[in-house]
Amino acid sequence: MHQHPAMKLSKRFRNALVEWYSQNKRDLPWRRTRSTYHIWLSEIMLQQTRVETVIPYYTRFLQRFPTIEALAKADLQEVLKMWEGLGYYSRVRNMHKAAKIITEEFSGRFPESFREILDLPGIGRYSAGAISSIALDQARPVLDGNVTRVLSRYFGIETDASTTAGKNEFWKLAEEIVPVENPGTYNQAIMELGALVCLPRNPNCRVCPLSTGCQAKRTDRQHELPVRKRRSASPHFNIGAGLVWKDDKLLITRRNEDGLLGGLWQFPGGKQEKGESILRCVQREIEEELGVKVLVRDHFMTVKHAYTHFRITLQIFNCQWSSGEPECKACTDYRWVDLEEIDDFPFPRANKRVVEKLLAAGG
DNA sequence: AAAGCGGGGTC
DNA sequence: GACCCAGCTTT
Repeated sequence: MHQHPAMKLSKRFRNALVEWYSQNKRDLPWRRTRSTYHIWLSEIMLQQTRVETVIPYYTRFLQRFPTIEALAKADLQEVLKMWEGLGYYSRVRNMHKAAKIITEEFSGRFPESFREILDLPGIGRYSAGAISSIALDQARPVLDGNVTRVLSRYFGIETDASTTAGKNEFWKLAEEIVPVENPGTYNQAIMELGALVCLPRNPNCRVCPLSTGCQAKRTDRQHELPVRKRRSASPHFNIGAGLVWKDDKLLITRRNEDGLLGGLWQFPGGKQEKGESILRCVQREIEEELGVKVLVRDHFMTVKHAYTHFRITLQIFNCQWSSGEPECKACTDYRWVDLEEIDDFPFPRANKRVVEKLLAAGG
């Protein structure tokens, strides 16, 4: 039987990878299951997130929501609490939506058709490919940061991987290489190599099973690949926020469900304007957000925090409620809470630091 | 096609 | 600081 040269090439590529993988793969919780639910969860958590970060979240999440139905029935608030600190919260909002869809439209069984998987909210081309191949043994490719790096180096591809055209080129290549037999093992193998050996900064080519055929290694261009357009510098904002006290109760507000940190809780506040003092900023923002007048007292703490596209310095002040019943003008909900119950609410990382200090001081 | 969306590790 | 990470959705 005649074989196309490219096929032979990719066969050697795959065999070397899979052989290396069988000897070097990490023992990860989601590698001990074929459950579509468990693998789905792991793939969503692993989006733009490191394995070591994910593991404790993964375990806790499954303890609390052992089935898709349990997830579907839970309150979004509690689901967000299990995701607190993991970031990219639309991931779990979408999972929650998808769990409801699966419960209602698929009788609680995770769909097995690629199209139906891809149509679930929060599942794109990568995740659909990963779930289909790993859990369902379907020959679908995956393309993530690891795969892009390995392919660009091995085949010496200089196309900008951050553009749509570049991504399409890599997807096409990934599609051509993914095998019919054990596609899930192959997909995990190439990602594992990217995570453990073919590293962004210091690739460990000495132990790489692909080094003999690697184009980048041959031309000593490992550090130049993959090519990506660099991001512009992120701006900085000063944020003022208040611990608004009324007796022993503290005022917290809930962010809109769409957008940044959607559905999470926070201490009311906002961006400092040009020429405005930080004290005035806190007072103004609280009035604008809730229609509440406060007396701004002493500085409580400062938190510096970096997001993907900007950085903030968050200054927190103790405030005394002065007048006005809160009404949400720039938020979805509000609560007066005491310190015993505050930790039941999901907070973004920067605000969580404030909660931690409050509880440390109170306890 | 580009921008928005977290948080943590690394150099 | 900038870059990267088992990406998806919206505009």
